[in-house]
Amino acid sequence: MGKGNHMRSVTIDDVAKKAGVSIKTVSRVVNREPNVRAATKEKVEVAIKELNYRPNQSARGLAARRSYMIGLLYDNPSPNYLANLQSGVLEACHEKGYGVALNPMSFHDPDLTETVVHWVRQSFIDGVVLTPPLSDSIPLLEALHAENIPAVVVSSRGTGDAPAALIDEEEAAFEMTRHLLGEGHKDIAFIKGHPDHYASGLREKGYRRALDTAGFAVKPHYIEQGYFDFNSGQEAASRLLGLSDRPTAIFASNDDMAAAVIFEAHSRKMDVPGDLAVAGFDDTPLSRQIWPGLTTVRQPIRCMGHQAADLLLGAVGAGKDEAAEPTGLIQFDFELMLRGSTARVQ
Amino acid sequence: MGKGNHMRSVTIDDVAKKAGVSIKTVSRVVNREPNVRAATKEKVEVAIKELNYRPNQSARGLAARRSYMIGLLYDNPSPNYLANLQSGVLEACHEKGYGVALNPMSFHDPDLTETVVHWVRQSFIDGVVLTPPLSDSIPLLEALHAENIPAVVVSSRGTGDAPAALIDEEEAAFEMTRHLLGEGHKDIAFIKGHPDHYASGLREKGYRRALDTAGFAVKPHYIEQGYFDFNSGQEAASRLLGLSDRPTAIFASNDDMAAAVIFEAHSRKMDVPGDLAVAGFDDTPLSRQIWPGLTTVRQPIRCMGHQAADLLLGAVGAGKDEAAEPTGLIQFDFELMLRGSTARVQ
DNA sequence: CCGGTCATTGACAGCGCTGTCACATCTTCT
DNA sequence: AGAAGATGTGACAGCGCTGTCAATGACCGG
Repeated sequence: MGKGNHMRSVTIDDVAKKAGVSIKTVSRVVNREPNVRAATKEKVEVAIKELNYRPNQSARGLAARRSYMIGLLYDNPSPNYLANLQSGVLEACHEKGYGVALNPMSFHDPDLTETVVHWVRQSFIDGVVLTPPLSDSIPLLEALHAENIPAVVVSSRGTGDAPAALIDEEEAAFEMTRHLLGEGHKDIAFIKGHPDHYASGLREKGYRRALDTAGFAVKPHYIEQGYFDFNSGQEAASRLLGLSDRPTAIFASNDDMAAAVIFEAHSRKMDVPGDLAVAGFDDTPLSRQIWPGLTTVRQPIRCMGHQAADLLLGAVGAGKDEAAEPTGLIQFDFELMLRGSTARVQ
Repeated sequence: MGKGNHMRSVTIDDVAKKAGVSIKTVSRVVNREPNVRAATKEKVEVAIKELNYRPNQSARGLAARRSYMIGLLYDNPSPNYLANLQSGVLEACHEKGYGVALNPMSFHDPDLTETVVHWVRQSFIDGVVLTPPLSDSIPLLEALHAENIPAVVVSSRGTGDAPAALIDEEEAAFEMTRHLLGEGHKDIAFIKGHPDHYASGLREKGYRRALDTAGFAVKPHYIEQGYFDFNSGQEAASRLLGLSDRPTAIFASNDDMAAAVIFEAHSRKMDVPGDLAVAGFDDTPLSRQIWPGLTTVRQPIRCMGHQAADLLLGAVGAGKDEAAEPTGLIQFDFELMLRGSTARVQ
């Protein structure tokens, strides 16, 4: 077993014969190369359709010395985040006939850079999409750049080293904080995100700026470290809610931690939002599945994944012309999703 | 850009030269073929290590007419479920140097079968892992079998057509229902899973059998249809909680729907578990992130994914000997995770 | 109407690897 | 000791496609 497949599938030769041209011309049409007369192109396309021809990726890869695959590198962000992003990337790649190779890895791998570069070289991956926190590693980005490996990053900072699909994290956090202030909260605590993630700093900055702008002092003991996971969120919440001057609102740097805050509040028999307002970040499905619904910042993760992949494919597929240097940053709009967890209590 | 990569990477010839053997022998070692003297093998392995040689997948694929990739087919199960499964599959494949091609598709695609077969043939995918509900499509399984495409299924029924990694769904549902009964509940409602999923029927069967065994009649109006998603769960819950003889416990066929039940109960100002006990199925992260913690059935999804991939790789990799016909079913143990949502109220 | 230019097409040589098959080298048995 | 396997190894022909480069045809100005 495992062999089977004796039926010789249609090859470029079959198409060439049927269309009455050389295989090279078929190749040109398939690869959208210029300099093919419209009539010829037409003939070839018809033959392709009739034969239901699809080029053999292995052969293409071997001859062209590329894999027609891009890599998606990640270090276990939340499953929800990843799933969304992944589906966006898949979609974009699917449209252009590219494949996606997943590669989970550890941000703290001491020779992360070497691992990645080696992997890319070996598998002839044509380019990589980096997600936080990998996308925040300057050494990694520089290495990829130096090695001439196309890369795009999602979220994270926009360094010049790679094009990026992102939202204005700071502004989003600013707006969310401002919303909380607008609801009458004066004592707003903040749970920071994982320090490995560049975005964490931006979100904190937005929070601080909003308080500043409103003329409130930022109380240091209202700022707790979190790590983007449920447990760290719960621990941070536990400390904050144990305070004698307990805050009336907590803004957590992502939804998982915000859910943990609600969990912790409930286990202390507190009412949300009555005794405590809670806000999160990301708008993962989780935010709609807990009670009360979680107020959060929506970022169009799926679109960002799609766009990032498109950027990469542009850089890679346009291939021939060095012209196709990826175009800088693409900034997406965020949106405040107001749900029960911050509702004003009548 | 996108070309770069001028550095000729090490090829099988380099290794052959260095080890002083023919490339064919290197090929034999790399592919673990028999009939290579230990000493020769040793020499080759040393050379491989020193040169840090990794075979070019495209060339391998082209020559051997296979892709060294397996496909993971799915139709949007919950992100959590999928993410776990995926990481198990990835892990197994990574260990054996295989790649994974993801392929989301629609169960209701009228020519699902043809789509899949064509995809496999074109991309030279060596075999496929099917997840529910795709794994429940008899026509699909038969077609794959007929086409001689190795396949394994996860969860779902164990037909003879493909080996499977699964748990005893019925028994699990039986146990959970029995637990609820043991807690003193007599009025236990049930929210069915998506009818496309074979497992849905099994879970319902377990629920019914437990009631039977305990000598309780199954009340038809206590059984609601759900579709494994949050919304359908909420609608079902809404109907059940609107009943004049409202149940004291609801067993939902998966965690998403169970979370929806809790959500709905809360929005009706009911207490969980005081006024209503709730149980789910799957033990996704969600079950720990909502308040109160959700009592649910844990199935080792990640392990199942790993195992399924191993089965498949066995069927594929052993390749040469027809001997390696995949070995039937592998049944995993489930576990009842008792959390707050069904806690006995003192 | 001719040489020069450019758009269009095809012939051909691999890309790096595996399958086939022939050959070389051991075992084992009579 | 010699024949009949069993075992180990290499030469070689592609796998299906793309890059290179040369050949062809189309079109321009003078």
